[in-house]
Amino acid sequence: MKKTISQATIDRLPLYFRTLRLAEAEDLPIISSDELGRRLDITPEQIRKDLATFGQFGRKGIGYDVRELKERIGNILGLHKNWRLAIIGVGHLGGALANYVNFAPLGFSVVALLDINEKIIGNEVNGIEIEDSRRMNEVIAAKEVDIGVITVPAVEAQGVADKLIAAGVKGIWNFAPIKLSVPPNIPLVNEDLSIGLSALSYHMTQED
Amino acid sequence: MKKTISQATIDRLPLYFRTLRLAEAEDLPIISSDELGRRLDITPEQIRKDLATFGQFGRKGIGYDVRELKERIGNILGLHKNWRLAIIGVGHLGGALANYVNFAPLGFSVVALLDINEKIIGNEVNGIEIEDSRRMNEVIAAKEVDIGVITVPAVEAQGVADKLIAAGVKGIWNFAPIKLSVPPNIPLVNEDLSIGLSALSYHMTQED
DNA sequence: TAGATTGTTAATCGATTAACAATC
DNA sequence: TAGATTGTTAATCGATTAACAATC
Repeated sequence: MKKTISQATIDRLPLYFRTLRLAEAEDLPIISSDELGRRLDITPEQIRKDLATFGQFGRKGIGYDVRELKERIGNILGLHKNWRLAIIGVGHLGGALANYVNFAPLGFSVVALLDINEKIIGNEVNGIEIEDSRRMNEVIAAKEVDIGVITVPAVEAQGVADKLIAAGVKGIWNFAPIKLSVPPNIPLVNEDLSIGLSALSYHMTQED
Repeated sequence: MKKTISQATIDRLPLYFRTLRLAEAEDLPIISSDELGRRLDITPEQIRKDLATFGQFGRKGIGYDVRELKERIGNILGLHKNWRLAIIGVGHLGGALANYVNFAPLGFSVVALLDINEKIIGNEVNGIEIEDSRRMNEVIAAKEVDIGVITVPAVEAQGVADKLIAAGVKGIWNFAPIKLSVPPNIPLVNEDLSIGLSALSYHMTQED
């Protein structure tokens, strides 16, 4: 009976959330779909349609309570849950993510770093010790990790995914440029940098 | 008269390209839409439809010549052009991108690093000297930069974008979590990490 | 009351999927 | 020839846009 929510809608909710957070910081009490749309280059109709998927949030003739709408979108996205992340593969990208400051306001904390390279095991990054990825099970359990972040080379990514799932993570955020196979009950999001960059190249090529 | 190509199609082309590159490395001479689809979890019909947008690439009853199709998709995407990148903001993320090894096979080279922090100006990252972002115009011109990569904090991103465009870059790859305004002839691609992570949180929340 | 703005239904648009003739 | 597979047209599905009644 639960209606399926489109991925396009889900992908816009974080934008609404962020803009509401900024509006809250400006002490703006109320915002209209018009103003929200103006700040994001999204039509107000689209915003109202997206929100309608989840219920009623505003007041006719008035607009949306900034604080309340932010709160409710945050709850829909599960941002109140304080998810715990482990980063597997502490190379340049993994290290950058371990230091990424934009996770905290969304309720994500990096609690573990794992790598297979013995030369860096024991080092600290942003105050977190790099542990041996051969101790995956133990670390994931002890640190109560919810989400595995894969930043290993593509050839190793599927193996890491399998081990993460066996160790009990509930979701995977994959930066390795490869298609991963995971069970249907484990949400997987791919962050493929080469898509965006190639799309940019495409548009620049057409522009010429 | 030129038909508009959907962004969804453009975003799949890099996946086809990558898979063809791997198939080429396996010395596979011919590939069917079926096999390509199997490797990417995309239906063969979708692949044939995407390719049909750009012309005819295969042979009926046979399949696609791996090398040729790879070449032609690369040309459509503009990956043969050897784009030159400048990274603005050499923090953790900018530094990771300066070291990112997956750019080279796609025809992108990082040729300049710029930062405003005098403490790191003059340092080298991956063999590239960090230069003063106040010398933007000069550096962009001298290094013949095509693409500006924005990895500065959100509040500075619009100013950096404006300066990059004034300096003559032809496209912008933005990692700052903010909506940028750019002229319509400057392609802009946003890489917003919080969208993917929030979407993962959403799906994990529904899974419970 | 008049003006503003939501929530929702209907219309349109676009993308995906299905089907199949063409042909290697 | 029979089997395989593309390229393309038609059907379906889903998302966006438009319109407007409800109401603050």
